[in-house]
Formats: sequence, C-alpha cells, structure tokens
Amino acid sequence: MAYHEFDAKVDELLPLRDVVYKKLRRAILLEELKAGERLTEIHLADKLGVSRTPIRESLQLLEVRGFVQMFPGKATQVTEVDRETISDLLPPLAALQALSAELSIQNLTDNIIKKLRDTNKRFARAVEKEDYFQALKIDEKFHQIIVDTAENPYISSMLVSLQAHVRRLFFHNSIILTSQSITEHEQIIDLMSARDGEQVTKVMRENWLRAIEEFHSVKRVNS
Amino acid sequence: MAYHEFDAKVDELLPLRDVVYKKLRRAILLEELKAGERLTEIHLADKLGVSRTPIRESLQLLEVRGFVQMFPGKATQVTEVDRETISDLLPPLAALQALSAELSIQNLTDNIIKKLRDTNKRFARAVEKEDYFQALKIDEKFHQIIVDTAENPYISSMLVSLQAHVRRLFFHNSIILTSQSITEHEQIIDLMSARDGEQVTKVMRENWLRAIEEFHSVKRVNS
DNA sequence: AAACATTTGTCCGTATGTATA
DNA sequence: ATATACATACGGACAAATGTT
Repeated sequence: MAYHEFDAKVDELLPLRDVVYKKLRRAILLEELKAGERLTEIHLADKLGVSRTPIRESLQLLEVRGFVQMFPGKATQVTEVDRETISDLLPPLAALQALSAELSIQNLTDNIIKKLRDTNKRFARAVEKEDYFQALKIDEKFHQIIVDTAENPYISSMLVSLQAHVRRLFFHNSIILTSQSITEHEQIIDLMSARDGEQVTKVMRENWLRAIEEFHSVKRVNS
Repeated sequence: MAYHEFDAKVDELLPLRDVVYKKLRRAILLEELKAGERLTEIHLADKLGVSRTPIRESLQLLEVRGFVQMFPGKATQVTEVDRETISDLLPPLAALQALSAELSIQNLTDNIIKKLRDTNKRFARAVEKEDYFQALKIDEKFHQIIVDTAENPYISSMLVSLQAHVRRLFFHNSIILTSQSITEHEQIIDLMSARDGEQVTKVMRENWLRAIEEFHSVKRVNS
C-alpha cells in the first residue's frame, strides 16, 4: 500500500535515521519545510531531539531521492519545485507504470483482477462523491496493485521515488480525477485480462500523461 | 561519458564518503567484494584507512542504489546477483532508454546527429575488429549522448543506477555486440532525425531487450 | 542459559572549510 | 583583506543489540 511512504507512522523500533527520514520527507511534502529552505544539521537535531548523526544520514538519503540538494561542505537545501518539474517527472513515471502493466500480465490471477475491479469501483464512487482526496488515494492503490503484480524490484523502487515527487507537486493542487480515469482503468483491466501488452501500454501511458495537461491548465488558472 | 561512474578516478577534493562510495562500488563491480559477502564497518574502515563515518554513509548510498543490502542493527552484505536479475533489470532499462530517444527528439541539433553518426562509425570499426570491450564502451557512449540530449534529470539518474547493475552482470561475460546493433543504431539516428517518436521507441526497446536473450544463451553455454 | 565477543547505532568533540561583517 | 562566526566532515567513545560459545 502506497501511503505508508508518507504517513510517517513512526514505528519506534526503526533506526532513528529512518524515523528522521520519514519525518523530514513528510515535512517537505506538507511544505512545513519550504522549497529552497536551508537545512542545518544542528538546528534539525535540536528540533527533533536527536544528535546530528541520524540527521546527516537521513539528509543523504533525501538527497539521493531528490528531496534535498546537498552542497558538500557548504549547505543543504530543500529542492526547488518549479512548474517544469512535472514535465520531467511524468514521462518516466508513465513509462514505468505502463511497463508494469505489461509485465504484470504474466503474473495475473483471477484474484488480482477481482481486486482491480473492486478498487476501481471504489474509485468511481469517490469520484462521483467528488471526494478527490479519497479518489487520489484509491487511484494510487489501483496502480500499486499493478506495480506489485509486475514483481520487479527495480521498477518498484524507482516508482516509489517518482511518486513521492508527484505527490509533492500535486499536494496543494487538488487533482481533477475525471470520470475518464474510471473508463481508462476499466480498459486497462480488460486489456490485461486479454493479455494485450501492447495496447495496455498505450492506454496506461495516456492515463498518466493526461495529468501533465491537467496540471498545466490548473496552474494557469491559479497563478 | 559513462565510465566515470566506475573508473573511480579519485578526485581528492571530494568528500571522503564519495571517494569511499566509488571505491566500494568499483570493488563490487570487479567482484573484489563478492556477492553475498558480509561487509563490516570497522573492517572496511581499517582497510581504507578512514573512520567508520564515511564508510557508513557510503554503505547507505550503496544500499539505495541496490549494490548492498542492509539489515539494520545486524549486518550489511553485497547484493546477490542471480541469472534472473538481468530479466528484471533490462525491461525498465529498455523502457527508459526508449523514452530518452523519444524525448531527445525535441532537443535535437545537427551537431548531435553528427556526433551520433560519428560514434556509430567508431562502434562499427570496433565490432569489425572484434574489440568487444572497446565496442561496449562506445555503445555506452552512443546511448549516453541520447540520454543527455533528453535533458531529463530523473531519467538520467535512474539510468546511471541501472547501468551500473547491468555492467556488474556483464562484466565477466563478454557481450556479443553484433553487426545488428550497428544497423539498429543507424535506424535510431534516422528515426530521430525524422522525428518519429513512436518508431524510435520501438527500435530502441528491441535493441536493449535483445541483450536478455543473448545473455541467457551465453550463460547456458558457459555454465 | 548466560556471559562473551562483535557489530551496529548514536552522540559529541574537534578540525577544516565557508560565508559574512 | 582579516577576523569572526558558523556549518559541515570526520573521528572516536559509548551504549545497545546481535549471535555465539
């Protein structure tokens, strides 16, 4: 399930660096730590009540994942997010999601198809109720099932990272998940059942790339 | 250029953790540190003449990149590579390389096309001379030009990581780069010039996925 | 089962280097 | 340009956890 990634449910048994990592990432996603803001180890250590070591280690992980930018010996700051970022982010995301769909075909079971159809029904209900936050969560779940079914650790790992960035960009921009998504999901399920790898790739890509246009039109209105 | 990634040309100005990171990754690629081998911080620190801090930090980076596996509180070991790994690795690699080709079209200049044709000529000469090591290096360069032209930092970063894994798998298995690759490269250049994103995607994918079959046949003979 | 030897996780001190007055 | 304040990079010590005899 996707949301464990930023719900920051702190399991106290985890190493401190992981706890700190999740807290900091959550803070960045929620914009408590703002884009461009400078992060100093001592300050964060005080604030979180830990020493500098777990702070340093978590900052380095955040940097690999692209949430912060480190200037060795100088400073660390929260990565800026400009409008162009989403254009860079979505194409690889779409490509990897599409690939997941294609690869998941060989691991498909009736049970998984049932789960996908159920999830899409719940998605449809959320869209109808115009509960877009809930719809977004269910949409993620839908895609996560497909990614999990593909059983490819490289793809999973890359998608975790990309998804987090997408969330960050969309967090305060309510995404418009239209009824078109419902139909596309249904199409995706049908094509996977029919084992049509080529077509499902195409539909999946379109499903994700449409978000670029929607994002740009929303932003144009807001700003 | 791709090989700076594991040539471990130690720039002494870099933070120690980066120096250590490169040394360790190089050692893993060269199988000086063998798959499954356990890495203890103190031992590595002694061997490299540094304290545990840069060792720890570099190990965490290696873990994100998938070269080692960390069991918090217990141990760290070099990731195992089995024959199935290449089947997991190449599909996302192919997808991202194909996407790079598609995206690079919009940034294409005559100069870049010229560079691609030149590189492919040098590639052809290396293949003819049966200098497969050199051919592999030039092949990487060819693809790197395309990735760079796409100008997408997310894709670049993911490919760096995937490529390193591929190298690890292929390192002691001389890849057979056939004359078919030469033709495909030529095709790719032509399709990019013609701005045919759809077709170049297809050819690029095939170019990369063919390596799966070749790898499997080679391994079957050797083992 | 219990004490032991290791190893990891965390903290903090110090040196080096960076930015600012 | 110099000095000062400050942050990071690294090292080393201690505590906690592991697994071993």
